[in-house]
Amino acid sequence: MVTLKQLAKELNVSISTVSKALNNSDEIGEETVRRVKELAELYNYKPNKVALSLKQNKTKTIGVIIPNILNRFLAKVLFGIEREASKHGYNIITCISNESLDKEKESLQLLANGSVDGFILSVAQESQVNNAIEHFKRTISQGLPIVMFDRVAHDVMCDKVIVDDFDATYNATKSLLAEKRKNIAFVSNINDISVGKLRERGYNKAILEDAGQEPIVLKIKKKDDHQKKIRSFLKKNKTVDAVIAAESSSGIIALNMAINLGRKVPKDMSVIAFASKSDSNHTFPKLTTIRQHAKTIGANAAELLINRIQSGSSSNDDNKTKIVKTSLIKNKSTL
Amino acid sequence: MVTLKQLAKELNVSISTVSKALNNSDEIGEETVRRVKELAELYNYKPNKVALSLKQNKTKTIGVIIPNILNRFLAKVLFGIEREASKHGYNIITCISNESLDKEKESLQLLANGSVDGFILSVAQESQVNNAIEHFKRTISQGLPIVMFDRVAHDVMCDKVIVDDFDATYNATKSLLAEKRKNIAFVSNINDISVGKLRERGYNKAILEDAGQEPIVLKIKKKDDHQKKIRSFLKKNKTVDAVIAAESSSGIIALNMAINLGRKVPKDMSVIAFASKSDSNHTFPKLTTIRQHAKTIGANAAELLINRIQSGSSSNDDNKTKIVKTSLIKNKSTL
DNA sequence: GTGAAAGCGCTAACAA
DNA sequence: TTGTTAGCGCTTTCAC
Repeated sequence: MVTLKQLAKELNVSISTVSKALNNSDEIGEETVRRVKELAELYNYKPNKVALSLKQNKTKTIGVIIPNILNRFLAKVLFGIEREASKHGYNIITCISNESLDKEKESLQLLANGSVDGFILSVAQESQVNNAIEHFKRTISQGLPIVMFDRVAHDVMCDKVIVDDFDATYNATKSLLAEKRKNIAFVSNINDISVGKLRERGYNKAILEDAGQEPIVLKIKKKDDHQKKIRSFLKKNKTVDAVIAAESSSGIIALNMAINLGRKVPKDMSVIAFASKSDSNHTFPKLTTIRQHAKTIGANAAELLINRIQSGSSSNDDNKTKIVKTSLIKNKSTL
Repeated sequence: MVTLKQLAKELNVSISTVSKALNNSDEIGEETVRRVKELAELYNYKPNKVALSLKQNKTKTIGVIIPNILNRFLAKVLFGIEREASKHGYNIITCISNESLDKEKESLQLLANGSVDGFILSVAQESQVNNAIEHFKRTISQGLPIVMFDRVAHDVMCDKVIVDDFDATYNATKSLLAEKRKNIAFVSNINDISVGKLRERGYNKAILEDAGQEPIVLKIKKKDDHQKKIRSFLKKNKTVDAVIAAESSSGIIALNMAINLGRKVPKDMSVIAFASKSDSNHTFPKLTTIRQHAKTIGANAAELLINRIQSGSSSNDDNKTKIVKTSLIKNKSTL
């Protein structure tokens, strides 16, 4: 890489002259500016990012810590973050916590040494289960702002971007009730994380309070055989005429399994799931989905963080929580 | 963030003493080392990464440029890269080219200013279509090593990690021929990228040369309605008794659509697709898949790059190409 | 055993 | 208009 020093030497001027010329300072004579720029162009000079970061004490880099890159929703949020960040001239360093508290802590520690200007993260499952929040607080008190999305730690004071999980399942359930469904089941693979709980509560409210029915809930554990669990559930509960799934897998499997068991979708049974557009294109009939607008969530998180970085306050009293509303997209798996 | 300077001041010693003490230099007295370490611990001192990078002229950071984070295969490779990199103390900066040549160029340019020590990338579709490789060559000649995976540019001299695409479809087709399938179709959504072409050739070889049959090929374009295309294809070609899909979407849709059209899978029709484990769990019957071992690909790419970074040669004559063999995982969508 | 000084590449206040 | 200097945080050589 060419440096200012080399350019200066070749041009027989001082380093600062070169620097100023390249930064269009009006201190420098027109002719000099031209000569400098020409040579810089020729050598494809690019200011060294590391030196700039050191000098200016900011890196224009965001640390992103996500629990699982194979989760489509999280991958999509990452996409949204990357796009928004890159629009503002920020790079992102991605760490994957793998739902582990230790890895989350470690990533936070490792990047809180001047590598990044702030963090965007979704809390790892293990951290949520253990209610571990000290590492977040420590990072913030070190002067590095955090923006949390989706799975957030409520007791940490920072900006947040969340989804209206409760309302989403509440409304979806209401919509199934309006179809005259009598036995609406709730199926979930994410019982122990915050959003999973909220989704169940939304369903419960509609079923218990609004319809006065008994909830029918199937909770699947990570180690269970997903297909078998749902198959036996559907076989046992023959009267179930609608399924709301807390994540895409449960919804897709429920739909396909119902068809395999000879039920007609949506005639005999409706299915709604938190899922993406491509998921709904992968089933037949196309899955009715609750869309979370993952890219928007990512973009919002990036925007909040960049604002906070540029305002220079890693935390204060006016922490914003942005709610990105879900949309219920009716396809062919509901009436 | 605490700096050496602050520690030095507080301890009434010089900066270099503190530095040496923390780096366990045997120049420094035991007692001093103890005192220094204690205070560093207390203040949670971490050496500033940016200053280190500047000093040592290496960042311990890898630039990863992937065409599409929503592609499960690519996301999984990213996962593999991250894990391997982090094992070696490297961070990754992720850029998403979105299949665009310009974004790919830009990301390369933007990070080739000292931000990273090297690149891992999969070539964007647009770059492949236009056979654009100059930007890669320029980066390498700047001293930054590149490792390409999956979609590689053969004319660029660098390390590569690829899949045995040709053999994969060749073997899969042979396996279907062994099932006595008479009309095996090839369905693809990725005709214009290198791996898509290789996959078609493997199929063609088995069909034409080994079985002496006529290829039956359905090529789907990005703008097509995926479901409709496959539906009408299956309706028109009633004799098709097996499908090989070049990517997961086509396979999943073919399977579900066949069932919807009243065919039995695998009795009337077999389906094999390049897809992941979770994809095969989302269909019923479970999809027989060609697994690409994405995580291994990522880990290999990271390993190659880190080796090259540490050997200090951005390119030379002994460029390695590693082939990660696919596996044909037989599930319930084949006989 | 400890410290002073130089230097990584850059910017900016100040001097000329 | 141009150059000198200091300094961002760190390591390392060389003096003491």
